[in-house]
This record gives sequence, C-alpha cells and structure tokens, in this order.
Amino acid sequence: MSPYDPSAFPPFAVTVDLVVLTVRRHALCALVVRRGEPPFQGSWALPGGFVRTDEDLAGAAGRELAEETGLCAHDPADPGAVNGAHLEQLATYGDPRRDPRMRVVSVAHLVLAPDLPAPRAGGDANSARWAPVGELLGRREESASDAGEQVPLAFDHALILADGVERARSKIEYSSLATAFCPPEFTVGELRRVYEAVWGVALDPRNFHRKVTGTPGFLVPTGGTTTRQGGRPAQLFRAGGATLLNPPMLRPEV
Amino acid sequence: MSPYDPSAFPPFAVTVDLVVLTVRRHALCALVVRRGEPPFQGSWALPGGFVRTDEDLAGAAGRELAEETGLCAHDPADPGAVNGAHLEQLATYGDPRRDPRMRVVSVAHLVLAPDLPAPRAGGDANSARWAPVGELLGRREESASDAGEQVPLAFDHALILADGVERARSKIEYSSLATAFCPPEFTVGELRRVYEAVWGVALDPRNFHRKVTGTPGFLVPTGGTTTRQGGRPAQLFRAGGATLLNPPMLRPEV
DNA sequence: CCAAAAGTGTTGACGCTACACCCATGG
DNA sequence: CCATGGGTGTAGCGTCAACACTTTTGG
Repeated sequence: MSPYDPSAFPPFAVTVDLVVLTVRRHALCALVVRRGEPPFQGSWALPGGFVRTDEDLAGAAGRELAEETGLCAHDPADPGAVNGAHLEQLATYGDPRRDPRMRVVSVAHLVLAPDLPAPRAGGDANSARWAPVGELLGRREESASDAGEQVPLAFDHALILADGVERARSKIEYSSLATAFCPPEFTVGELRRVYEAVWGVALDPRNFHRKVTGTPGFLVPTGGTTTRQGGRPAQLFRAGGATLLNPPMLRPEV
Repeated sequence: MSPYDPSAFPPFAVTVDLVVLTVRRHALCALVVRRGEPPFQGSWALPGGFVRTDEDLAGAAGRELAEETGLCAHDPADPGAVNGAHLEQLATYGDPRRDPRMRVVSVAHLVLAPDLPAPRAGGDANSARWAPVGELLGRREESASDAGEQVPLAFDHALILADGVERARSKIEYSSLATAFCPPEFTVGELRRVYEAVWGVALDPRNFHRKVTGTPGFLVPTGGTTTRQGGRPAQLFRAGGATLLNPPMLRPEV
C-alpha cells in the first residue's frame, strides 16, 4: 500500500483544544468550560471544537478562542498574536480511547493571555471560568477554604493542561513570553509577579530588575510612571522586539 | 453545536511523517524516500503513512520507522526508546491545501538514530537514502561536486524537516539527547563530533571534555578504551541516566 | 621523530546571588 | 514618621573561553 493512497483511509475527527493561561491574583489560572452533555456531563473541560474543512489548525484555535473568550478574531497573517495574547501549537493527542464515542485526534494549542475580564460563555459552552491550575491538577493541599471542585477534568484534559503548564513554565525562561501575561503597559514589579506566579517561587526584586532592564530589546520604557501598586512610582514598559532571552532567566532550585 | 457532537463531523485523514536524523561522515543527514506515484511522483519525501484505527500516534510512528529502517519494532511501554534511537512527537501540520487530493493532517515525529546501515526500502517505498540536511534544505553553496538532487521535497516536507532539525539543534543544548546519535559505546571525541555536525560549528575539545565528563549522570565509563580514531587511546562511555543537562551545553555564536 | 588525538591546569572575563543602601510615594 | 514598593552599588562565587601543556598511540 502506498503511504498516501487516496482511497480507503481510516476517517478521524480532528479537534483543537485550548490551554488558555493567565495570571490572576498571583496565581496561574486556566480557562475551563462546563460540559453540557455526555460524556463527562457536568465536568470541567478545556475549550475546544472541531476543525472545519476550510481552515488550518491555528485558524481553528483562534476561532475557538474568540468564541470562548471574546478575544478579537485571529489574524491569519500572524497566528502568534491574538489581540495581545500569544498562541502556539502545543502537542497532539490521539490515543484511540481518549474519546469513548469515536476516534478523535486533538491538536492542543497553548494561549498565554493577560488578565481578562470574566470569561463569557461561548455559544457552545454552558459556562466558563478561570480556575487555578493547582486546583485543576493534583495539588491536594489546602483546598478546604477554596471549596474548589475536585472532580477531574474531562477526557485526557488534565494531561493536556499539565503539558501546557510545563511548556509555559520552561518557555518564559528563555523567551520574552512572560510579557504576554501582562497588559500592554506594565511595571517591572508586575512582570516579576508573573514569573513568581508561573514558577511558584519568590524572586529577588533587585536582581530581577537589573536582569530584565539590562537585557537589550526585552523592555522599552514608555516614559510614563504609575503608582498603582503603592510605594514609589514605577516606570511603565512595553514589550520590546526581542523574543529570545540570552542568557535565560534562571529559575531557582525547588 | 456542541464541541463534541458525535454526529456530523468533517472527516480527516491522519498520517504520521518521520524526520529521522543521523550523523554520517561529519554531516547531519535525514532519511528520505522516493515517491512512486503522483502527486510529486519521483520526488523525495519524508517517510510516513496513515495512522490505523487501533493504534496511537507514537505507535504509528514506531511502526512506520520499523518498516522503513528495520529498526526494531517499537515498545508501547517506552515510546521514547526504539532500539537505541530516540522518538518524540514534533508538531502537527494541517494546512487545508498541503495535500492536493484530500484533507490530511499529519503528526510529524522526530527520530534521532545512530549511524545505521544503508536504509532498506520498505514495502511501501521505491527507494530510500540518507541525504545531508543542508542539501535537502535551501543551502545552495558548493553542490557542484555532490550532484545532489536539488528538487524540493514533496508536500510541505521541507518545512517539517526544518522544524525537526531546529528541534534537534536546540534540544541537544539542554538534554543528553546527543548520545542518541552515538553507538552504545562511544568516546568523548565521537560525541563532540556529533555536536559539531548538528550545530555546524567547531568546539574546543578540551573544554568539551571537561564539560561532559564533569556533568554527573551524563556519561558513565565502561572501562574499555579504543584507538579507532587514531592517536592516544580514549575511554569508552555509555549514556548515563541523566536526561537534562544543567547547566546546558553552550552553543557558540554564529 | 612527528602527527594526531586524549586529557589536565591555569587565568581572566562575565553573570549571578546576596545583601546593604537610597528614592519616592501614601497614610 | 513609617510602611511599601522602586531602583542602584558592590563583594563573593561559580562557570566558561582561551589558551599552554602533558600523555599515549600509530606511522
């Protein structure tokens, strides 16, 4: 048989699933939607949906993102930028039993977004919310006060989310992607709190400041200042053109 | 519409394509097969084929690898190790026009293998060969003596190959994956020539030796020595258990 | 003896950590 | 005045590049 015999190929459904991450109240959060029908009815799941016949994978991911979050429709010319957010392909999940009804191959995408207003429930989701990733994944520590729903995510979405979080954690080490979690203008302290939330560690504010302001092309000052965090007014910055950090930001030992 | 409506979904064909890399005669080479039928009849292409309904994506990649190269059938329990080689998912390509006949989504995989004997033409390929990646991609420098076929790769395989090469280049920086290009026992000089071939740079043999032997868990001496490279006998090593290199191997500036 | 490859020692540049210290605002 | 966060200076440490140098084989 030829590797590309156009006749007689097994049919698959192809979907995109989204790991949408943001930093809210000093915690890394993911967007999840409530499933309105079986299987896993009532469970939380990652947003996603079928790829249409006339769109590519990044286009499908951008469309789903717009439907779920209200982020502006994606620009096919620059799939990495969706209204200030960052979108990239994560990995593809194709275990034959990952969906009990049929053979579904899902191309997961990772979105890093600034703190958005409350998610709007899209047309094809009952409700949506931001949930701390520590609550969605196995962290069983102090969930008494939170009353977080500890039901696991639908399908293999816990695995997909874990892969996305791991990708985000390692990628902010050697790239300027952490700025995707920030509003268009931000202070060095706000950027530092992004790193601290994503990595779950405390960083030295003095050394962090030197590091990010000393890396050419990472941050460009806008001239403005703000005092919204209290204390001495801080300079405002925009993300510079540099995408790679050399040398990388060092993640402290565990 | 529900995101997982089991009825009425657009059907796709799902394939795996393989970027199989090895180091031969101080050059990074990729496995390509000659296409025996349209489209792109006669062109070189990456090996690949349809995913079957009962196998997962890594399983399909391992099966195709075995068919094309004779590498031992893959072990579902450890998809990362195929007879000494390394296998991992690379990325997924799903442009609606990437195959002129139908909608095909291809999940590309990356394989790093030691220098294998001449590839055997699998059942579904006319012929196969190892080609230097510089010849397959756009490097148009001194291809006079080589008489290398400069016809471009079929489909979007040049893009897939470029992504795979870039992944291999960056991954040997911070992991011990370079040992996957080496036979079971190798010398420090042989490992250094792997880095030099993949990165296309010259490394200082003294500093390289100190770096790899000084990283705990990277290399374990077998006790034997060899003189197959000429000169003073060199110690033989096996790959150690460590998978991550901390601090990473530094790639020299361009 | 000479070439070639394997290893070891040493030195200076650079980046990072850990602080001490000063600056500018709100309460 | 003091608490809070922003920003700078500096000493110590570790890693790395760039060598010089020694070791052990084959021709």
